[in-house]
Amino acid sequence: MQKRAPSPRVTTRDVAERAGVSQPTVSLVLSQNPTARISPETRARIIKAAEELRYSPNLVARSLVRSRSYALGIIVPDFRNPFFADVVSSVERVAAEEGYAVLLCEAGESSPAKYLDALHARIIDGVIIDAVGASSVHADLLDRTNVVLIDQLPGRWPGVATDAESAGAQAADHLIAFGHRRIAFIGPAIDVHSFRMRERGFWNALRAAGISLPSEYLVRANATALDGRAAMRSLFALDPRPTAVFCVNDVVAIGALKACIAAGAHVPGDISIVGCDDIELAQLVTPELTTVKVPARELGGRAARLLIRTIEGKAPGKYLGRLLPVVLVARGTSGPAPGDRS
Amino acid sequence: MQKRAPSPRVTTRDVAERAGVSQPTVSLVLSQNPTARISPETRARIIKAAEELRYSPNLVARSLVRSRSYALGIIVPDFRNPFFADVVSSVERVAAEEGYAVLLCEAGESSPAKYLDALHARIIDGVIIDAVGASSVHADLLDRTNVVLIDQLPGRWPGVATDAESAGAQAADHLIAFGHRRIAFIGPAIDVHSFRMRERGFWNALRAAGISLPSEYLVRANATALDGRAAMRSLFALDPRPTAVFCVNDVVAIGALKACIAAGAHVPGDISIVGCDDIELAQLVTPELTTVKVPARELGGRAARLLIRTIEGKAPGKYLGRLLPVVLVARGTSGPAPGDRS
DNA sequence: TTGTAAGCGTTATCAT
DNA sequence: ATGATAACGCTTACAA
Repeated sequence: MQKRAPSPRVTTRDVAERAGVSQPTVSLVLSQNPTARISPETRARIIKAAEELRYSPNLVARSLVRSRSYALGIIVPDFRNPFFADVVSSVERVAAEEGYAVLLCEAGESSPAKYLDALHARIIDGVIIDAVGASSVHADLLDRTNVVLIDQLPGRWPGVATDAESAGAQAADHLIAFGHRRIAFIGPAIDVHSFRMRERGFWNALRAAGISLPSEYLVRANATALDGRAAMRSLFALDPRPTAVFCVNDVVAIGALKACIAAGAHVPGDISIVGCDDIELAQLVTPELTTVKVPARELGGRAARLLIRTIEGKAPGKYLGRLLPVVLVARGTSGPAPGDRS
Repeated sequence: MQKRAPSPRVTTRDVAERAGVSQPTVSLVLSQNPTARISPETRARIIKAAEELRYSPNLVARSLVRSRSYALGIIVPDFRNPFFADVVSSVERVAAEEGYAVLLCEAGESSPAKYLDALHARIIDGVIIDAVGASSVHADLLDRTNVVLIDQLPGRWPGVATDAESAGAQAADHLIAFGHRRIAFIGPAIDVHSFRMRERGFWNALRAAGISLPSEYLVRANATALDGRAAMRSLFALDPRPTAVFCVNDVVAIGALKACIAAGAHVPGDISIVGCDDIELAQLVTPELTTVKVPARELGGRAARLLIRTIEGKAPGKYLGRLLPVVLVARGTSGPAPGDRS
């Protein structure tokens, strides 16, 4: 009783018929089940029949019976940001190697709850969540699936993260060492943990050096190049102007750099700029961007491997990796403070 | 007879029990089946029960019975190229709005056949393929699923594409109008249709202007910034040097620009550079990149909508949209040829 | 209007 | 070593 035209799809039943065995036997052979004790002859016959018919297993049917989809979800705020593109790319690579598909979710500024529901409905095996507002995710949504968080507040879920606080501190120390005393920060207001930590590390290092700053030196801007540019413009209106700026990531820093050049300010002569991430682009702008190198691909790769190990029961679910180290890379956008002799 | 611990997953059966109806009735109500003629009271009772139990449908089971996964595949060569990230982003957006998931496949230089098989096994509803080597895809792999090609040779599969030949021609005309006569091209050797067409349009326009060039002015390089930089360095070794370069895309152009600046060459005073795509970055380098604007997001959005319409039987399967127009945006990296008075 | 029954293509638990 | 048989959770005739 089929209402559709007979699908050209070959099933285990077709293979069984051709090989002259029962359907479950075909499954036993073709699903690589190690428990299978099948005589070499029948096994060969089945494999031959499968190849002749160009059999391809229906993963949906397998998923239904196994309650696993062999698929991973990855939720990021914005894949046009090269950093997230790197993370996603490495997740996809690891996943593909291990036989998992990757479902892409671009959550934007909004809550990922909608995506989590959709993934749950697809019996997703696990989800990687990178840099979404932590407060917006409800615990019960996360508890019903395997989750690995990237650059989030360490808590009850396993995660991988970079030493974001150190990133901010290194940026501050670098600028302080160049004699800067009027240092601004450009970063978003949203509650993304790694951004928060970069900011905190930065302020703490300044405070430790006895530097306190007017509140106008803290500029809130979305983590995009366009907003970075606008933020830098607003800093130019200040008196006294900062002599250096730390930007929450490279995209913002490149926007800020552009604003400086457009305004005729000399970088790093008049103003120094430090970014964070070390995206490929950092070395393609002129002058090349001084930034804190964050291992994006390793972050994604580790997250994917941790998640897959968790799914396959090979790792403690609550495992939390140590913070990945970050290191400042001094390039062309940072230099001595104007008038400083150090 | 369950071997696993009882899953906390709520099924239609649970809802049916709580609402005091049969399981199929629940399905009828909850799957929004328009054929359903259910009394308002039972309907309300079922919906209430579903909400109380926090029922979420199992899409895998639905997929099995419907032979549809409500998922799309997208195959791109390189997710880290901002152009493809844009395409993927817009595909994801449209797909999410229409209730489809997106499976990401980063094929690299290699053949997408492996990914096509994997997607087929997942009963994918359709696949979008952007700029993979057309020759490497076998017809029978594509014939068993819905396909929309982006920027590929028009043929038996529906697709959307930009007017790549015009892009090359506009770049050439722009440089010719500035008085350039020694014009180089940097582009990959691989068989990607839109790259080929950009190149062809470029050479044809030069020929039409009576300009012929030494073969060293054609430099083969992968479509990455790093390779663009290396390619430009090799052009510097030539005598006479070209006074202008057309790069197959912006990433290459930005690499080339970097090489010029590093070598102390003045852009556009000594050498003009024209890219193609108009990625966001084009306006963030200094000088800003002259390039041909290609509507990446529209390309992705159209492809996704065309594919979904095809899947849902609302469009002629062989529909081929007209070429999307492209337009050159003159910015800071192009100018009069050295010594030219035009 | 609603319940009954069949089946989607697998995997897994039994027998034999 | 292999074949019946029963799920997995849902959709969809068809019967009542």
